[in-house]
This record gives sequence, C-alpha cells and structure tokens, in this order.
Amino acid sequence: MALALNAENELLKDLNEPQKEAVLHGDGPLLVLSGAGSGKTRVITRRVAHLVQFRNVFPWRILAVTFTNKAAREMRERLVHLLGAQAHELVVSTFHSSAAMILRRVLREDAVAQAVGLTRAFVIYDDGDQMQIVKRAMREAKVDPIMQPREILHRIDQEKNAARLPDDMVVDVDDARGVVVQKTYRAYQKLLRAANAVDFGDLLLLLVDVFRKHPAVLEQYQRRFRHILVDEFQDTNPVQYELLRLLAPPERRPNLVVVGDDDQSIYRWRGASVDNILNFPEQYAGARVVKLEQNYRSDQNILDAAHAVIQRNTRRLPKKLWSDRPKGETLTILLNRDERAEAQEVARRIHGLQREGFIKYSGMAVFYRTNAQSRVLEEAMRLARVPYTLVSGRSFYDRAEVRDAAAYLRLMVNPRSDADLLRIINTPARGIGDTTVERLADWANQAGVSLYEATASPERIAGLNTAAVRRLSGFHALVSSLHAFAQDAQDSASAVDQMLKETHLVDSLMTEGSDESITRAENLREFLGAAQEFDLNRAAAAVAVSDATRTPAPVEPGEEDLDSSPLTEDTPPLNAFLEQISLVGDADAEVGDGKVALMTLHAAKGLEFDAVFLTGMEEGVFPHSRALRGDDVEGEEMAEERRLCYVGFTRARRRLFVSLAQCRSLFGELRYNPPSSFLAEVPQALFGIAEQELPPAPKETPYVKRKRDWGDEDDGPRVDRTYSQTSDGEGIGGDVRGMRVRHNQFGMGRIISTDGQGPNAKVTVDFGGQVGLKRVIARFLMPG
DNA sequence: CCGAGGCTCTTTTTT
DNA sequence: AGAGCCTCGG
Repeated sequence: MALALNAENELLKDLNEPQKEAVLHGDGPLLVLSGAGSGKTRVITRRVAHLVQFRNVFPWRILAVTFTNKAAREMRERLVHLLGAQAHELVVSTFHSSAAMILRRVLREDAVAQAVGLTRAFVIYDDGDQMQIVKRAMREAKVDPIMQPREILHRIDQEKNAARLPDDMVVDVDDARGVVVQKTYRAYQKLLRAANAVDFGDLLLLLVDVFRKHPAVLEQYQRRFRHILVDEFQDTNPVQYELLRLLAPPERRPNLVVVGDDDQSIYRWRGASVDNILNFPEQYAGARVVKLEQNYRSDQNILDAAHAVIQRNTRRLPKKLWSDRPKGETLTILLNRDERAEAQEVARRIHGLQREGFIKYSGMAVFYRTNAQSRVLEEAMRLARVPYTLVSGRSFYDRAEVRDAAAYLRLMVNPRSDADLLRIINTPARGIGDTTVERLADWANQAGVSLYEATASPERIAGLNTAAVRRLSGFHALVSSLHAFAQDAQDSASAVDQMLKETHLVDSLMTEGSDESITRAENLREFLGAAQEFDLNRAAAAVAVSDATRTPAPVEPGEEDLDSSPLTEDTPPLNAFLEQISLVGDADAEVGDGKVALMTLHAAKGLEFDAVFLTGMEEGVFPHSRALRGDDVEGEEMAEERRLCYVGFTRARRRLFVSLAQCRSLFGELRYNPPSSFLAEVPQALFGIAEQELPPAPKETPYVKRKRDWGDEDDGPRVDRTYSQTSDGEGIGGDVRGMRVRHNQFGMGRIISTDGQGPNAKVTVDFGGQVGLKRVIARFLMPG
C-alpha cells in the first residue's frame, strides 16, 4: 500500500493544485479550461493513468478523443510511457478515427447495416472524390445550375457538421439555393451509399444516426465507455457534441471530461462552435469547472504580446494566464521588401540562432497563414541549407500516382466504389476513353447497378464497338481478380504488391522513362513500403493487446456480456491501411528530428517551440482578406483570426519573430499590403523599440497592381529579383545592423535591417522623431 | 481515342 | 503562378 501511495505521489508530484484537482476529480462531468501552455495534455494523460492504476478502471473502458492525429499520437506515446503495454488497450484517437472504427463495428448487425446502407468494407472518400460525387448528384437531381459544385459541397459539409441529414434540413420554399443544396445533398447521399462509401462528415453523422435509431446498440457503448475525455473541446462541432451527448447523456452525470480553451478555437469555418464549451456547464448541470491559468511555456514578453492581441476579442470566458517565468528576450520584427527577402531573412535568422547554440533546429518553427506561402519559404531553406520538414500532413498521399494506387486499393475491397473506378479505369491507359465511359455510365444508371457491375457484360451496352467491349471485359477481369485477392489478404502489403503487379502501374511508368515518371514509380514503391510498415505496426499493436496481456474482462454482475475487444478488430487489414491514409495522412512528417518545422498556423496548434517565426504579418494575409470583407458582420471571422494569432504567439517558448513583406505576389499580381493590424495591437515596448520605429498601422487600402497593366515597360512598381537570387542568405549586410547613418533628407538614423547588398541594397533605417522608419537605397546613405 | 496546348479561375485554415 | 477544364488536331 505504501508503495502504491508513493507511486500515486509520483504521478502527481509535478502538478500544481488545479492540475491535481482535475486529475483526481472523481465521478461526474468536468470542464477543464486550460490556457495556452498550461499543461493540459499532461492533465489528460495523468488522469487516464490515474484512473487505470489507482481507480481500477479497465483501460478499454476509457475513450480519449483528440482532434488531430499528431495530438492522438503524442498522447498515446505519453500513455505508453506511463502505463506500459496496458496503454494499447485504451482507445486514444481522433473523433473521425474512433467513429470509423465504431461504425464498422455496429455494421456487424444486419439490421444496422440495412438501415444505414453500408457494409463493413465501406471506403472513405476524400475531398476530390466528394467533388466528383457532388457533380454527379447535381446532374442526377437535375438542380438549377445556380451554384458552383464547390459551394454546394461546402453547404453539404456544413449540414453534416450540424448533424443534419437531408430530411432534417429546414429549407424555405422560396430559398432557391437552399432547395438546390437539399436536392443535391439527397442525391449525393444516395450515390455514396450506392458506392458503399462515406465522406468525413458521414463518419460522425451516420454513427449519430445509428445511435439514435438503435438504442440497444448505443447502450453497449454507453456501458463500455465509462470514462470519456475530450481534448481541444473548443473545436467540437455540433455532430461531435451530439455524439458525446449520446455516449454520455447529461442526465446521467457521466464521467465526461472536456478540456479546452475558448481563446484557441480556430475551426469555426469547419462548423466548430465555441458555444459548446461556453455552454458546457449548463448542458451538464453540476459539472465541475477547473481553470488552468499558469503558463509554463512562454517568457513573459511573449505572453504579454499574446494577451494584448487576444484581449481585444469580446465574448471570452473569464480567465487570466500568468507565469512566473522571466521577461525574456524582446520580440523581433523583420521587415522585408518582398516574400523572397522575407524567407531569406528567416533562414538567416535561423542560422543565427543555431550558431548561438542555445536553440537547436528542432526547436524552431516557421508559421504561415496559408499553405501557398510555404513554397517560397521552402526554397529559401533549401538555398540556405537549413534542414526543414514541411508539416502538412498529407503531401505524399496527395500525389496523383499515389492516389491512383489508393483508388485501386479501395476498388479492391469495394468494387462498387464508382468514384474510384472512374479515376483509374484508364490508368494506366488501356484504351477506355470518355465515350466508352459515358456509355458505360449511362447503362449502369439505367440498370441501377454500379459501374463495376456494368463492366461484367459490356456486350449488352449499346453503341460500343468490339474493341471497347473487349477492353471493358479485360478491365472487369482485372478488378474482379484483385477483389478476390483482397478477400483473403491477411495484410495490406501483399494486397498492394499484388495490385501493383496486376495493374502494371509501376511498369507503365518505368517504360515511359522520363525523369518524372521514374520519380512517380519510386513513389509507388514507397507506397508499398508504407503498407509494409503499417502491417508491422499493426502486428506489434496486436501483440500488445493479445489475450496474454489483456486486462481481464469485467466480472461485475450484469456486465458479463460487455465487449472489451479492441475497436480496431472489425476493420479488415486493407481497410485499416486505407483508413490510415485518408484519416491519418503522412505519419512520416514528424516534428523534431533535427529539423526546422514549417507549417500553417492551424497545424501549429498544440505544439511548442523555443523559437517561432510568424511570417506574412500583413493585412490581407494575416488576418486573411476573407476576414476583412464586409460580409463578416459579427466580426466573428476577425475574432477567429485573432485567436489564430494568439495560438501562433503562444507556441513560442523563448523567441518570437514576426515578419512581414512590403509587397508580395499573389495570384500573379503584386500586392502592397500594410502591416497586420495585430502588430499594432502589441505594446511596442515588447519589441524593445521606441514607438515611432514601428511600421505604420494599416490605413490605406492595399495597393494592387495587375501585372498586365504594366507589361514590360519600366514604369510602375517593380520588384528587383536579382537581389534575392544572387544573395546567399549569408551576411546580407547583417553586420551593418545598428550602424549610425546620415541621409540628406531624413538626417541621422540607425540601420534596422537590410535587403540585398551593395550600393543598391534596400535599407530600413530608423530616423527617429517625426520621420520614423524609412526604407532607403544604400547609396543615399553616408556613414554617420 | 489520345495528347497538347490554350483557356479560365482560383485560394484559408483540415478531419 | 499554377491547376484544372476545354477544345482542337493527329
């Protein structure tokens, strides 16, 4: 017993009071309001460990849900560290992954499968597939072409996020667009079911639907999951919340622990509703509320800056983040001529920090608002030989050839998947062209069968010549053979291998012989490698939860029938691999590893770094122009941008660099954006510079000049790219920083930063007083 | 039936 | 600037 007590103290020893309170909280709902860097992941993992070790809760009765796979992976690792092999019996995954697993499970029951219209082999469609289906749905529902497919899809997604099936939509009769959405939505769902496919939204929505309609099924899971913990609760959308309410009904005072920070809610656009966290205490009457307000991560200057920005938002839950950390270094502004100069400057600073020796590459990160900004940054990192990883999650699986391979795999497990069939019916080219496909599709439509089924007897299809018939038969034989193989496949690698062989995907690329096609062939081999790795991991996990190590099933009366098996059990190996691809993405792109991390602000949530570079701090870039448009009446979009800024700032432990460019090319036009309004919100002392040195606050509208307006003439603004291209990121006048200089017109000043080198370098000089910051050409300056 | 080339339109963030 | 869509010529 003494030993156990010691162990318990061990588990609690480095926690502060509110953290302990959350970890030790007994039964009933709990809301943990946790500010940035206040140790919430630690609280969740310790609580789970505590439940298992000291409250004798079976690990398989605990469901811990996160939003991103990164977060889930990290949590699992920490739990393995705390609990050992038992941790593998916990269900730790994202909302979508756990919903997918449970959905496959409940489909075991015929009644459910019937009602939902899916089999256990269902496949998950991604964004591209969804677009295809929407277009087809629009045709079949014969809707007025008053809306773009993209927009309709967005509306459908929103409906799903709100937990509404087509029939649940409330549409006004004279709301023409609403009618279009509803009709398309209905046809869209029919097409998905016909293809034995679901989209991301369905994973949650259909499960909610099943639970609502089959109380007995729901009850099994209510009984099984005695403890549910949700991370990043501020980002739950209504379907997710509904799922939680079903599994943990408020009136039962369930053991539901939700952890979140309303200031870090950045997924409103995806249907997340901050109200979920704001109203939780009412929804779950009697819920305990614990606030984690001590920040352990960032130096005070950084926290002050973050606070200055976020406190401009109204409608926040009252809390005040504090820290006993030192003030630390001041924040640094990097003002640059254009985005290339910006990227180079960031690379240069990264080198600088690394050379100082206190911060390693792996402790640094570069953030940006939109993915499009990453390209220039990547280029600069390569040029400057800064090791970096692009944390985008899915780059590898987004490549065309890899998606082709995935489409074949999905077709293997589920030949009815029309979207996949259409994708690869002529890849590699096998002489089945548009006309043939159109006739095939028409016939399938008439007959009410899938495209694959239609290829079974192509001779029945009118208008096809003998060659086309022969080719379709050949294709059918291929898919049917692959399907048969997939039925018996014990692992995913053998299926991938077989698929690559039979389809000649690799061979055809190799015969093509171009550099590019060889790269693509290599990607496909890498895809096979990914499948092998996946199989190994799965096997290892299976061993960990094998009967030998399994925590015994319950012996409590009335619980003999409780299913304690791993949730993954019902997912066939190939589906599991596919699920990993679509739900988890590229697991290789891990943070750390001696490399600087490049990512969007959204991807940065939940991470922390010694040094953070927040690039593109310009009005229109960040905050994004969408949030600045007039249609944001509530200011909600702007509030979300501000929260995003808060998230970005609070990722930094020690150093925070904010950088901006005077002009930047966007969609082929040069844009002159004023500095981000967020910069003006930060007290200037935090930058360690006097008031007048700051870039001017945004007032004029961004100056935009279209390229074709100025053609090849030398008039109009131009960016001289030669500086960016010739300089190597080393010593672009770096040593003149702080130097005193004199200018004929502006007088005495101090150099803040430089772009380029030589007499034509652009130099930012602080002239003080009325003049303030000016950018001037180096040759107009005299040493002061 | 296939590929090349010109055209348009686009972009926020992701499970 | 780049991707995807469409049209045209082989």
